[in-house]
This record gives sequence, C-alpha cells and structure tokens, in this order.
Amino acid sequence: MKRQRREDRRVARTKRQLRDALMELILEKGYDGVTIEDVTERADLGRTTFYLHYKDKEELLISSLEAVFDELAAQIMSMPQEWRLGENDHGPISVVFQHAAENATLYRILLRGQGSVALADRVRDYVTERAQVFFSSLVAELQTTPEIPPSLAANYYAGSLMSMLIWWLENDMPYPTQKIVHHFRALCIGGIASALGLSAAQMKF
Amino acid sequence: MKRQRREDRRVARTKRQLRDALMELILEKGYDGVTIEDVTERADLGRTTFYLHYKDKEELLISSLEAVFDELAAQIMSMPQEWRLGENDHGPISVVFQHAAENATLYRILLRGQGSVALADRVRDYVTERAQVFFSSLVAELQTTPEIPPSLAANYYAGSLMSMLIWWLENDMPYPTQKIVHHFRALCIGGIASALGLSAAQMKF
DNA sequence: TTTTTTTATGAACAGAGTGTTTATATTTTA
DNA sequence: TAAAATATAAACACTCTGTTCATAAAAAAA
Repeated sequence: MKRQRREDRRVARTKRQLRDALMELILEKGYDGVTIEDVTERADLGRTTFYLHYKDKEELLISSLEAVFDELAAQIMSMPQEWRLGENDHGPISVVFQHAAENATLYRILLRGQGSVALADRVRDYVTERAQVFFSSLVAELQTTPEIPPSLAANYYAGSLMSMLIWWLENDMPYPTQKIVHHFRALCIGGIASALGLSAAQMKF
Repeated sequence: MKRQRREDRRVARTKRQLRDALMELILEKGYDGVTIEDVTERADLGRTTFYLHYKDKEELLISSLEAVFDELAAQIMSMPQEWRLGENDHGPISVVFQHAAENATLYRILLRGQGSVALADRVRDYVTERAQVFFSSLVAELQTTPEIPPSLAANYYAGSLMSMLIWWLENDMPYPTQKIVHHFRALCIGGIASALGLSAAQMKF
C-alpha cells in the first residue's frame, strides 16, 4: 500500500490552532457556549477555513480530545507489565485519577458539562470495553464459572469508576489520589470478584 | 396567604398540548433535533404562544418530565412501609427498573441521548440524595463507624444503579426485572455494607 | 347576560449561527 | 520555477431564536 504524503505544514498548523482554541474556549465558556466563529477568531483564522478541515464543532472536539487521551493511554501502556494489572499505587486506576486531577477543569466540564456530546458516555464505553476484555481473560484463565456475564460486570465497573471520578472532581478532590482509589477498590472489588466466581485474592486489578 | 386562582382552562390545555407534543417529537427525533417550531406545530399552536408559558425548550422538558417522574415517585411512596426498604421483588429498586421498562424508549433517549440537558445527571443527583439520607440514618441508627463517608457511598450507589439501568435498556432488557435487580444487588451490596461498617445482614435495601 | 380580563395568534422584525460558493492571494511541494 | 494545495474574505441562503404589536377569541367576573 502507498504511504500517505506527509500533511501540509499549513494544515497541521491550522488544525493545531483550532484544537488549542477550542480547548481554551471550552474552559472559558463551556462547550455549548462556544461557536465556530469564536474558535476561528481565537485561532486567528478565517471562518471558512474551519470547514476545510472539520464537518462541525463535534468533529473538532473529538479530534482535540484524542490528543489528551492519547497521552493518558500512552502513560498506561508504558507501565511495566506487573504494574499494569497490579493494585499498587501506580496501577492504571491511580493513573486515571491522577490524570483527571491534572486536567481537573477540563474533566469537570467535559464529564459533567451540559450537552457536551455526551462525552462521559464515550469514555465510559471505552473503559467498559477494556474491562470486559480483562474480565473475560481472567475468567478464561482461571476457569471460573461467573454468575454474571463479564459484559455486565464490566459495565458495572466502568459506571462505578466514572461515577466516583466525577464525584471526586466535583467535590474538589477531598482525598489524595491514593485514598480515593483505595475507597473505590474497597467498594467494588468484592462484588465483582464474586460475580465472576473469583476469590477476592484472585482479583488482581 | 391568598390561594392562587385556578389556572385558566386555555393555559392548562396549551401546556398539556406542548408537553405531549414535545414527548412525541423526542421519541421521533431525539431532544436535540426538536425545534420550538416543531413543538408548536405538532401541538397546533402559534409559535408565539410557546413563549407565553416557557422560557425555552429546556424549561418545557423539565416540566414535561415532572409528570413522568411524579408517577414513579407516587408509586414508591404509596408502597407499604415494610416494602419500601425491603429487598423483596416489590422494593423500590424493582419499581425503578419496572418503570424504566415500561417507558423504555423514553428512558433510552433521555438517559443516553446526546445532549438532552444532561438529564441522567439530574436523575443521578436525585437518587444520590435519597440514598445518602437512607445511608446516614442507617449509620446513625446502628451506631456503626463507616470507613467511607455516606455521601461517597451514596454517590457510588447511584452511579452504579444508573449505569446498570442504562446497560439493561440499551441491551434490550436481556433479563427480567427481578433478575437484573438481583444482579445489581449482588454486585454492590457487599461493598457498601462494609464501607458503612455494617454486616451484610444489616443491609436491608 | 354583559362587561372585563386574560389568552392565543399571526405577521413582522432583528439577530445569531450555520454551511456553501466563488474569486483571489499565498504558501508548499515537486 | 511551475504546479498544486491551502487560506481567505465577501457574499449568500438558510434555520432557529426571541420579541413586539395589534387583533381576535375565549374565559372569568360582574
């Protein structure tokens, strides 16, 4: 297959400017309050230019967020294998909470902010998918007989995680990352373990 | 204080028409796709009339939903006291799932539908509040020392419930009400009980 | 019933935002 | 340097919003 020619400098620059402008404006006025003209003006570009690259505001948002979440994903993927499923303070859950803390304003608006393209749903779907793969492989590996299908357990897990994350952010992070993660695990581990037919000791995540 | 004069017949009729029209249209096009003109046209009213009663689309939505949720609240409140906190098949959780099943299309759109005024958040806040009152009174009554503040536990509970409710609806209700409620309880009861310092047997809800 | 008040209505208007087209200037790439 | 791709402004048609105003109709009050 033919390799795609490198993106025109101007295109890369324009896209970056639009993304940066959108993120700035979201923090200032919330997603719904931002118009395309706001974005192009802040980015110092003609309004027509916007339509050369994106269909609408939502497409730009998705594109903008990829950058943020790519960073998070990279962080998790670069962890040592034994940490990645471990329950220590550097595990993936901690990393998620830590990332949220570092981008608190943005997370707050995007996860809760009115409208905002139901972004929380997208994130939850992603977490659900990852959890389901993990739970399924755990069940297969340990040959247990789950009382509840892994897909439901994964959904429950993701929903609980998101919910607690939002609570933590909206209450101005009243606990340190380490502690909120501990609380989260305390609340959900047992139920999920027994749902999947695992002993609590087998529940390494 | 003076009693408010009864609402003009026309006003009552107009409001009802607008509410009905909105609900119909939401089911057809989703909340975001509905314009005020759509609503007034369906309701067979002048567009100006809308502004005589509501500030904007959202205000009408809220008003419309009150009817739906009043029905649910009334159902729960009219239960015998011993059922209201009980874990039998007629408990409040079952009623919620049952109500969702009966209004599945509406729930699906409102809880998940893009934008839609972040209605899921409103509902979750309501559930959280109720749960918190209940958990707090439970802790006070049984004199336990919770490891996790009831407000956090309540948030976790509400988030988990909403999450599972949405899953159930989006997967076309693959289990009967009774079974999904059982699964929900299996997943979350243990964690919450120990978080509040209760034995599982003390966890009557 | 008659009078008075309230409500519904359509037309008209101003304004904000969207998305497209076109001709032109500028920058990159080849 | 030539060819191709991109950015731009202006103009335009369109949709939706929210308000005003004069008038007609309906309901409430007398």
